Amino acid sequence: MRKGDNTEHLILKAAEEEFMDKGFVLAKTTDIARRAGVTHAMLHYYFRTKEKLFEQVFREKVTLLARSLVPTFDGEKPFLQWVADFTGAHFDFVAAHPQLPSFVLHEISQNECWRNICLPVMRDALQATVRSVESLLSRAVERGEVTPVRVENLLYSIISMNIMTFVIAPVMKAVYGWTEEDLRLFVRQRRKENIEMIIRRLKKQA
Amino acid sequence: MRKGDNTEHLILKAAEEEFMDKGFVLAKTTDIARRAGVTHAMLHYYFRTKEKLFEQVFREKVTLLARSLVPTFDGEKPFLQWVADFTGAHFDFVAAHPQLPSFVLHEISQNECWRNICLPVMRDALQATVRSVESLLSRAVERGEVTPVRVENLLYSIISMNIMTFVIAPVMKAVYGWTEEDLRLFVRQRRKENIEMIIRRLKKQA
DNA sequence: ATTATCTATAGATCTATAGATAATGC
DNA sequence: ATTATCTATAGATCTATAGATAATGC
Repeated sequence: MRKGDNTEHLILKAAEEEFMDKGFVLAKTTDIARRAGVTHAMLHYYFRTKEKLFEQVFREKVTLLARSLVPTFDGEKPFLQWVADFTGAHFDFVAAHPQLPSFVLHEISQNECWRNICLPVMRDALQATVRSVESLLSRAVERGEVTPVRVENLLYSIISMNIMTFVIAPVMKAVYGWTEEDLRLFVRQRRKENIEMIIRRLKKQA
Repeated sequence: MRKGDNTEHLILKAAEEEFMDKGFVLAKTTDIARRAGVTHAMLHYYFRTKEKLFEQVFREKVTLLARSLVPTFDGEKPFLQWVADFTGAHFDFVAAHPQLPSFVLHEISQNECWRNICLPVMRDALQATVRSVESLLSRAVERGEVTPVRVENLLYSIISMNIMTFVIAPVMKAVYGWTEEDLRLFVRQRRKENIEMIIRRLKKQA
């Protein structure tokens, strides 16, 4: 038969969907096999256990999430402009992966094993980000461009408001019976508002 | 025997702990019975099914969460002062129930039945809040005390930052190996910062 | 007669594997 | 000889209930 590579890949993709949809506990290996269009035994042939299959998917998702915290630096913008761009870029990332943060946060809260996989990756990403933003920020403060603030606090605020937008959005959609268009409008509005909040936090006041 | 009322109450309290700890899916009726110190059959005698038992706990939690969104009005403060107090009060509520928002948000994301229980309650609370804050806000805008902003956006920002503080906190604790004291410091700092962010969003700028 | 409790177990659901079979590459 | 696949089923785990028994109130 020798269609091996293909089957393995099909299972992995199906697992990704199933795990993201339902989380580890509610996801069923039988359903993953069904989604992949292969027999259930194949899943265990290639990945041995549900846990090992999940781990592979989970590591990939954690890496993706961690990377989104690390900013890119292109040229020399004014600090306020850079923060606005970073906040917007992070927002767009979460918009493209709206389930990702809740998925990772929920799995690490329920299972020590997944926590141990996730935390070191997150720590490295966070530390790198804190360090690089810190130097930008302190120079901007020295130049008198912005008001002093702890880097960590600035980052938490950005991340919190962006992530929560996509936790709240489906709730609002259901509560008010929004259409997809209403939802898009809400998201666009929140993007602007989140950036506005961050900029106002940094601007010097009278 | 006739210790009836007591047993029922013991089961309910044990269920509350178990469900809050593990969520509906991972919670086991056998473990709830164990926690309550009664035989497993008792649980089904009093509540019939795991779902019905959960529903009772869940309704209570949803009501609690919904109430926290509705502000109280004491006397006539300046609007900025009122917003700062409301944000602080909401923060303190979430601090006293740190698992509550994630618990409710997660359950409604996984089960339509729980969603249908939760959403109407949330809608009523939210609508009442939006209406009452709206009138305060518009008057403050007219008096020139604050910059214009959509009430909904203001509320989402407050709720988002407060809730996320207690989602992020345990992650930070694990990532950096914080002590309980470190954690308390972080929480205190975030409380101040969240209020600061909201106030700066509202203050007029040069 | 009703309410509360216990023991034992049925029934459902999932994960995982054993064992047979077919295809492939050397 | 090895790799990939299938069918069938063992084994574990949980929810739920049947059926017996004991206590209580009228």
